[in-house]
Amino acid sequence: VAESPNYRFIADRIRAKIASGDLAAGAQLPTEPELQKEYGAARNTVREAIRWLATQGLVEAFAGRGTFVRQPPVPFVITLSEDPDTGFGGGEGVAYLREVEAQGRVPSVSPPMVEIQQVRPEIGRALRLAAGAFVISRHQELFIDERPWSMQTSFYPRELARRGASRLEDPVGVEEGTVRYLEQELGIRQVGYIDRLRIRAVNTDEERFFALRAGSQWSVLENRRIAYDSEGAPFRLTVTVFHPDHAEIAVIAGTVPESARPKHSPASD
Amino acid sequence: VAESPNYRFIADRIRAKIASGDLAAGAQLPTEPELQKEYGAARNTVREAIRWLATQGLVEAFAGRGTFVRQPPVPFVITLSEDPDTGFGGGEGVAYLREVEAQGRVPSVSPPMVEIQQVRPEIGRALRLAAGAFVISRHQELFIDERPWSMQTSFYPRELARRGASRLEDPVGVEEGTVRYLEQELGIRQVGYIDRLRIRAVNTDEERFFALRAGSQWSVLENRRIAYDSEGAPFRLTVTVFHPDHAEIAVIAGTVPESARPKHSPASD
DNA sequence: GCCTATTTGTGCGTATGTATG
DNA sequence: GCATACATACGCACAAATAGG
Repeated sequence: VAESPNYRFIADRIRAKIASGDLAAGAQLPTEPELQKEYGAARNTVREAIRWLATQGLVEAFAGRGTFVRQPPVPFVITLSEDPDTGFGGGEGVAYLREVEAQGRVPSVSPPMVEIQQVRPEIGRALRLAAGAFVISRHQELFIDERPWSMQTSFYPRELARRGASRLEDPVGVEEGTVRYLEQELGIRQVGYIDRLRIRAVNTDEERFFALRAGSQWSVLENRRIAYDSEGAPFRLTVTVFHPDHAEIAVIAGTVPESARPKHSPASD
Repeated sequence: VAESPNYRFIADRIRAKIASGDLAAGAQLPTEPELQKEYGAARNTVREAIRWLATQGLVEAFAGRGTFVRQPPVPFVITLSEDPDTGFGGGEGVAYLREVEAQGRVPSVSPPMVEIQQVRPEIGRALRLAAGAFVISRHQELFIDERPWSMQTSFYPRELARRGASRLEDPVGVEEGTVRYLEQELGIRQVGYIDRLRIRAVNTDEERFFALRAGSQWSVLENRRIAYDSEGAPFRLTVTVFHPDHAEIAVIAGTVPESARPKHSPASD
C-alpha cells in the first residue's frame, strides 16, 4: 500500500507545522530528545526526518545551538539581457554596480586575481584557441551588502595583451571596464554575447565563499558568457557562479514597460 | 587541527577513484560490506560516505542492485531570448518544437490540462488582476526524445475568453499557437516578455514527473515569463519548470555569429 | 511463480566528540 | 567548568528491492 517510512511521516508532521505558521521562520525546532519523546522514535530516526527537511532547504541544524526553520531567501535580480539605455549590461563590471545600486543595495568587488594559464580544452573551444595557447584569467568576487553574491572568472586570449592591452595582465581593476578598454586600445568592439545557464552542484571553493553549510548540499547557477566582436570572433569567456539562494536572473526580450524591469520595482518582495 | 570525519575520508577516496577513471561512469561501486572491510569502518559510516557523494550527484544507489557512478548529464539547450528569424522564441509552443527539432531530437507535448481558477496573489500581481478575478490555467508537459523535459503552466485572464478568445478554455492545443491566436482574435499582440529564472527545490509532483529518485534531493530551474502587449499590459504568465539535470538555458544579446547559436552547434558535447 | 542470495533502506540502541552559551 | 544540542561512529535487526536459479 506504498507505506511511507517513519522518518518521512515525522518530517511531514514538522513540515505541516512550518507551513501552518506554527513554526515560524527562524523559530527553533524541538530538540532531538524532545522529538524522540513526541513521536516515540529513536534518535537516528528523528535525525533522518530532520535531514530530509534540511536537504529541501526547510530547516538548518547548528551543533550546540539547535535546529531552526530557515528564513525564506530574499532574491536579488540581475538582468542578463542587454540594457537598451547603456548598451550592454548583464551582471558584470559597471553594469553590475549600477544594477545593484538601482535596487538600493551596496555592491562591492574584490580586486582581481590574475593568472596566466595554459588553455583548458573547454575554454579553448569557446575562444577558438589552439591547444597550446595561453589565456589571461581574471577572477573576482562580487558582494551585495557585504554578503557574497557571485564568483566571476573572465578568460582572454593572451594575444590581446601582446597586441597592446597589457593592463589585462595587471592585478588591478580596469576602471573604465574591460569592454571599453579593449575597444579603446585594440579597436575590439563587443557587439554581442551568448549566455549559457545551467545548474550544477557546488564545489568546495564555492561552498566556502558563499558560506554554505556543508552537509545540506547545494546547487549553484552557473553562467558561461562568450562575447563576440564585430568580426564575429569570440574574445572573452566569463564564467559566473551565483549564490544558489539569492540569485534570480532576469531576461528581457522585445519591448516591456519600464515598470516591469527589475531595477524599477523597489523591494518587490 | 580541523580533522575531517572518517566518512569524508572514505568519500574522498572513492571520489578520487572516480576522478582518476578507476571507477568509470556507470560502474558499480564496491558493496557496503566490501567497503566496510576495505576501510575497517561500520556499515553506517560507509553509508554516510556514499550519501555524501550521492548528494553531490556523483553516485546513485539502488536498493537490491548496488551503487553506481552517475553518467554525466547530456544537456539540452533552450534559447530564451527572441529569435530574430521567427520573431519570438523561448522554449514555448512552436518555438520549442522547432528548436528541439533543429538539434536533431524529437519533441512532444501532452494535451493541455485546462482549469479555471480564482487568481492566487502572486499570479494576480504579475497579471495586474484584482483579488477576486479568475484566470485560465493551461498546463502542459513537454518531452524530448520521449523523456520528461519541462512542465509548463500558462495563466491568462479569463476576461480574454469572454472577449472572444474562447478556445483558451478548451483542453486542446491551439495549433497556430496562443500568441498568434490572441492576435488574430483580439488584436492582442505580444511585443515583449520578461523572464525571471531561479533555483528552487523540487516538489513531489515534479519529482514524479521527472522521475527523480527521492532521497537525493534536487533543485529545479524555474522560469516565470510575463508577456506584454503593445499597450505595455501583461496578458500572460507562463511558469516553466525544467529538468534539473538536462536543462541548459541560452540567452543571446546583441549580435553573435550564426555558428555560435545553439541550434547550429550539432552535438556540441 | 517461487525461492534464495545479494544489496540497499529503515529503524533501534549506545557511546563519544564537538560546538555553543 | 558545565549543561545542552547536534555530529560522528559503532553494532545490530529486519524490511524491501533486485537478480538469478
